[in-house]
Amino acid sequence: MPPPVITRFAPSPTGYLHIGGARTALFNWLYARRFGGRMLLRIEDTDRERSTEPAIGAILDGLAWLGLAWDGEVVHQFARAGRHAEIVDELLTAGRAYRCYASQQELEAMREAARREGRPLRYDGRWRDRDPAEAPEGVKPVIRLRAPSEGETVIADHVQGRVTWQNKDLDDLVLLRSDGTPTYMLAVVVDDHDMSITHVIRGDDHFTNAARQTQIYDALGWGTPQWAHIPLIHGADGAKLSKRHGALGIDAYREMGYLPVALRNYLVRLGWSHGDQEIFSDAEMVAAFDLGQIGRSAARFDFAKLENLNGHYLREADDRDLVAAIEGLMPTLGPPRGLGPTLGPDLKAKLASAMPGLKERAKTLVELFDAAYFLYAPSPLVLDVKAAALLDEPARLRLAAIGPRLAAATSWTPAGLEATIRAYAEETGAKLGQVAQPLRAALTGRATSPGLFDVMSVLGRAACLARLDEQAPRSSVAPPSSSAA
RNA sequence: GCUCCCAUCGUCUAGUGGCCUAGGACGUCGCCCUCUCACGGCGAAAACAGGGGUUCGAGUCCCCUUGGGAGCGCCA
Repeated sequence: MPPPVITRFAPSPTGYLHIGGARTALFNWLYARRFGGRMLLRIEDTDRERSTEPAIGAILDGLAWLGLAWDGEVVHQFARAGRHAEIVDELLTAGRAYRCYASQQELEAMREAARREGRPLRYDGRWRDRDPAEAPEGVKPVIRLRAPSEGETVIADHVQGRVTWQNKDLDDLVLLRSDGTPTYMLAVVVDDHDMSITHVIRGDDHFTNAARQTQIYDALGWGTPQWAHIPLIHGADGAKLSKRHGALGIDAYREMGYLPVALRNYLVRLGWSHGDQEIFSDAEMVAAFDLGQIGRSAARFDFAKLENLNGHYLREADDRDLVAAIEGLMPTLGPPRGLGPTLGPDLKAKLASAMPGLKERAKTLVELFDAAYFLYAPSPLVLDVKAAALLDEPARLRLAAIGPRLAAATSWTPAGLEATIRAYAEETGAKLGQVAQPLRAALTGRATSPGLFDVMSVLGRAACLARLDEQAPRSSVAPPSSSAA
């Protein structure tokens, strides 16, 4: 029986969780679940200079928000530095590693010369076979792997296939820095081994690393995990996603009003496919996911498609969950709209009852909340341009005529209101649209809104009559002789 | 520069030598539904980067060109 699948997501806490990292996490999560295994989380914080606590927090929060739960305790790589150094000692003793005293300046000069002469930029192995007695005074050495100089290193990758490197093209990488701390290259190998990782699924920017890491595995006499290097995600223009180019933290997607379920669905289809299927529930994803159907070319991030999917899941979502999601966004949503950082009980209730009509039309939670403007608009209601255009004099006169009918309406329900309005339209020979549009404008301040009768029902009689009153015919508030408005 | 990878509609992709006059989805455009906007329905435009092979037959296999990408740190 094969060992249980254990995957890992191993971000470095030098920034937020970006979209590519999120997809890598998703793939690891899916693969582990698909085969009844576990996904571990390891924070690769061996770069003491750049690793930060806030970044770790952002990554954990991002994963939690996305719904990608990891198994077991979070492993902090730097805490294992002792173990890493121990392994390097073994390697040193076995003659599979050596001390290198080359200075930074020497290394830089080496690269410069190579660049000038058009040779590959590699460490030339100058301390590889040199007598340690020649070591310069007072220089702390780094420990390098004594990599094989002949033959080849082959990696069998679930996505990239079988790829071969000539060992002469790979140099002796640093395992331990001069200050005694482990490098990433060493730490990953030791940790993946110690954590019994069976499948390493990561971005293909690590592809060459797989070859170099294989050399470390070989030196240690350990078997390698199985590899799957997934293509990177590019920006909409095809350029690499970077911090100054569209690489947003996952929290930004949350604030733009995307749902985790939509993001998961969008991300799973970026680079992976299952025939013609586009919509996947979590259960379907887990059941269908495998490494074999991951494509080999980079994908571009497309907001239009994400929005479409988000709209789909918005429509499908439970009303209460959506109200809760909006409530969670209020700290950023509220203040710019003249509201507080929370939803008051009254607005919350109105939002809940208007939600069926609202979620049908929105692509993001932000859009949804803006479309709900009529629920929280201050009085007097400000009309936008299109709404104002709808309210010409004939329209205002019509509204004035409808007012009393609404005041007297016996049934303040969508159906009852529709009957009342339709009756008015019929009696006056107007088309429903001629009545409904001005009404919508007066009630919502916009030319578009959820179904008018739902809007009226949620708003309530008093608010509707008040807003209608605000749009009373101009001729009745000002004498015809005065054209001032 | 060196090593490695990639290449089907604008975008995500199906396609594993004949089922392809290349399918789906998003987006775009048109029509229908309709109180607006969405949703939904119907329809349209839209791709095998180029050139050589192999084969009875190539989007699918091989080579070259072109174009993209990744890596080449005492970063991860």
